[in-house]
Amino acid sequence: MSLAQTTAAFAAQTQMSATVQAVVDTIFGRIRSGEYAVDERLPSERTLSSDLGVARNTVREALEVLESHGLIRRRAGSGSFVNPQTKGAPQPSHSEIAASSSPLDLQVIRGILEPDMVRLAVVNMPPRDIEALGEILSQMEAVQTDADAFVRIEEAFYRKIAAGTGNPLIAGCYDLVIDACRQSFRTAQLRRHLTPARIEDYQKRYNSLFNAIASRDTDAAVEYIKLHLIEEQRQLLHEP
Amino acid sequence: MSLAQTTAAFAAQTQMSATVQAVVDTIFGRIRSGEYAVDERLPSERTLSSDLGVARNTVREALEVLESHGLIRRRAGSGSFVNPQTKGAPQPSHSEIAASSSPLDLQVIRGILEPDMVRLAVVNMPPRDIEALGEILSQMEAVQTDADAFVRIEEAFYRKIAAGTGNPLIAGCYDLVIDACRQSFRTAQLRRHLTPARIEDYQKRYNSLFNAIASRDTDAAVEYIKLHLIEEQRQLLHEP
DNA sequence: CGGTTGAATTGGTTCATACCAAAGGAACCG
DNA sequence: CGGTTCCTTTGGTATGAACCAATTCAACCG
Repeated sequence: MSLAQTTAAFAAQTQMSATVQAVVDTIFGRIRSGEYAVDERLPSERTLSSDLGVARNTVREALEVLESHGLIRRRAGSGSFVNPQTKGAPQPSHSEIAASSSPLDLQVIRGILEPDMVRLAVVNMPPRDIEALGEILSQMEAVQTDADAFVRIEEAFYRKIAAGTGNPLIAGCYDLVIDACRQSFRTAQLRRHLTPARIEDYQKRYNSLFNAIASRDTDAAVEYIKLHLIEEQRQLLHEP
Repeated sequence: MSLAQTTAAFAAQTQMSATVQAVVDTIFGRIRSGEYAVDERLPSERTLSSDLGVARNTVREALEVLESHGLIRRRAGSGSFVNPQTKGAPQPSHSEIAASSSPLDLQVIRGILEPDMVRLAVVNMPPRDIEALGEILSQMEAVQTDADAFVRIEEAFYRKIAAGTGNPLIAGCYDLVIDACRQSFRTAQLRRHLTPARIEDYQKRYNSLFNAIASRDTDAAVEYIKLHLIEEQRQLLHEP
């Protein structure tokens, strides 16, 4: 097919099959280059399908991506049209934000939020919540090989800490981060490298973090979370 | 098919075809009722397809919805599994978060986000966006008495900086902060005290901040935003 | 008993087709 | 000229089939 020569135009932060990605890139490139001008009707799905040599289903998947990003609008019976570039983002949804974030973006915001988040949690977390956090930690330490289970419990662990700050805004921001984490392709890859040894490593670190929180040792807790972040960044850089 | 009797179980926030919605509701109901227990493998897509009397593609669409909402996880070659229910609020909306945040919460998260946000914006903001930011500043400086207009433009100013980081997650988090800011009663009160003199004060500070950003002076920009934050906190404490 | 192999199962992707409903336009009629 | 009708085009939905890749697990072999 004639999709190969497209310059990677539309970053695919979400997992997307190569074929669909290629179609998205092709059409996005034609919009960007002005081949399809603003408010112009682009070729029908059936035409694109035969022109690009892919099935109409595939074309539709690509158009759905472009529509969800606000680049085109579609009207049954009429056609698909190029949208004028919107200036201000009209409140993108959680999943849209998460989908358009790179693993680096993720590490950056985590580096900003997590240290202060932990600091506030140490000070503000009620004893009952610390108990609950310990419960979660126990569940996490019971995991030995099941990477999926570990990641799920890890998520609950972080969420509990975020809630422990007592600041709904921080918890809300961190929800966004967790969503992005879940959708990150690269992060999914990292999970593949969650060997039992690595899981044990994580467990030790989270255990230290929990003990620091439980004993209200702010500085230690912040240090542990910073160390953990640095370690994760190292993995992100040094592994496949 | 046996999909009719499902009680509207799963709110369909996005547009979704009736058939897919019915399958989603059915499976969601079975999870909720415990028919599919936590961590249990639910029937294969092909089995569900024939049991529910719909095509496998349709089942897959439904499963994608459930997966995107975090209710199930899927692994190729293994199967689809029910996720443990996350206890906390099921993704509170922006406005809910904003409504339950105190002015102190607001200042805290701003203190965490804004310095690093400015730092990243100084480094990453493209010249074109800096130009646009200058345009916004000009509009802001044209205001003399209209407090409402000033606050609106101020919001655009911050939003532009957040976008300038190039990090959608930061921009997304900051959207949350701005929403909370808008709804904050106390902040609204403060606006009443936005006298012309005070507006001029703000304009000077934002002008300094902009110049620091435009000349790529990271340290100065961060200092200005910190000063600004401290000043706002002072007002919050010392005024009615 | 431990490791390997290979078939069967499962989700992931693409394709071809059919039919529906909305929109548009041309032909027609008043 | 205005409206109606009817056919065509377009996106929207659903189906069934085929193949791929990851996973599982039982049978097998050393």
